[in-house]
Amino acid sequence: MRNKTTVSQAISRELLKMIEHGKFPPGSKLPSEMELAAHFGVSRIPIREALSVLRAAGVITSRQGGGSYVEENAATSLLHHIRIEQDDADIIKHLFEMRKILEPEAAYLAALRRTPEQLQQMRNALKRLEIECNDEEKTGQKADIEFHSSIIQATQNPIMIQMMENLSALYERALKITLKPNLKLKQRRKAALKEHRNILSAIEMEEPELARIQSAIHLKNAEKKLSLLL
Amino acid sequence: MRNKTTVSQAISRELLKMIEHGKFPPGSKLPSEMELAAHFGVSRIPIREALSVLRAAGVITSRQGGGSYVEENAATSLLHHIRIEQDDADIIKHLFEMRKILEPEAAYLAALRRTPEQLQQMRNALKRLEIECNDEEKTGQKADIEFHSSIIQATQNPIMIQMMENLSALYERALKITLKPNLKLKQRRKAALKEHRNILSAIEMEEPELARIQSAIHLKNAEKKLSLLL
DNA sequence: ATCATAAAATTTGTATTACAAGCTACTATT
DNA sequence: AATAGTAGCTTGTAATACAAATTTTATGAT
Repeated sequence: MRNKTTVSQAISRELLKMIEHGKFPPGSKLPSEMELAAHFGVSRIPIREALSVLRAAGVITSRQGGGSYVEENAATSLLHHIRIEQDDADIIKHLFEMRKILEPEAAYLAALRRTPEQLQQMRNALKRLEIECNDEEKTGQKADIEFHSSIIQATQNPIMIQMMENLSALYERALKITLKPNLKLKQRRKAALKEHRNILSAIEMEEPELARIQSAIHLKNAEKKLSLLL
Repeated sequence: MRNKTTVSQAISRELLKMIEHGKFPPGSKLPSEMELAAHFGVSRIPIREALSVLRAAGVITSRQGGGSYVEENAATSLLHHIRIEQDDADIIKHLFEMRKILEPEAAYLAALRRTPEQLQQMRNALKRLEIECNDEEKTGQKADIEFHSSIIQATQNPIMIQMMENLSALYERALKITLKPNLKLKQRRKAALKEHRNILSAIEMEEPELARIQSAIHLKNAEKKLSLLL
């Protein structure tokens, strides 16, 4: 089932290694595609696909007719992204630590900047959360995600939005992997709901500091529950 | 000087947008390269280059003969599709806002967890910063980056490290694009150096709260300077 | 000799055709 | 009906060609 690595992928990694190793220092010009093709003993196609990856990652830039150049500050982020192997309980703690840092600040910003529409979105999500809370069948997880997501959106900061989106996705995936089919989350649901209401009302009242504190409290309690499950 | 976007880059963005929009839900199979080529009215080459970017970003996987499929967890790439267009001076403010949130917390964690080696790394970076500060030629930017980076490393949190790495890369690139060269950053260098020393000494003394405060002060002052340049 | 301009040579971007390697689905044989 | 085999897609790579943009060289004027 393993994905065999293709020539273009191998070349992409190889070129990146060369760049990181200083073989092509920042600002320098790469050999032409023809030269690279000759050097690796392949056609231009795998070379171009490898270069397009490095280009998308911000490692190089290319100008038609001009050649490809190594960026001054090569952000190699694309290639070594965080992968969650099997049950790594440590990673969950690290992910949660980032949530504890980011979410209270997001609540703070949301209290400052939320539009009426975004406020309504939070109210709707909370309402659904209340309904599902009483339903033994539903987990309410989706509404929960939506509530938190609407707060993030209200920060109006695209970087925050992007970071939290990725962080949440990683967190949920990590939880799903490590926590087997699960366990009653019910006993804390009522309490969590109240915490959510507190956050929302702080945002409604446009009280950023309070929103930050309420969010921090919520996360602190969630962490307690989490530590029991690990 | 403006980098004209190529067909393959446009298609890469377009496909990503379609995937994010749910046109191709997670787990689903993409049309074949021939079909995509016909749909976009281009040859296979730009299609393949676009797909290779999405593949490298972890958005899709491809098997020879089998086709390309949307990954289940398509959001694992941290921050990638944030494009810095030139007229976005706003993005710098958003990026800086995230720095103000993350860096003081990183300093806090670093004060708790730094190893002796990491402490030494910070001292070395600071020393180089002091030397370059007196040299009119050097900008000291590299040492500055190294100092901050070593603090991030000391948090021992891989998620934090990854996020800050991406954030810094974006920030530097954005600065370089919007702020044309030049501009003397010198007048604040002495003051900034002192702030750096304060952060380091708090981390040395293992006083997390103090480290957080010192980092926040440093960023607050840096923000003042930044707002003058925008 | 120097500088401006035009032509030539490179180099990236895309198209076309071709084929190998691997996967899918259908068919035929039992 | 189950299984093996085959035909047909689909991705991966090659080779060639040409357009578009850039860099280098050559040319010409002053």
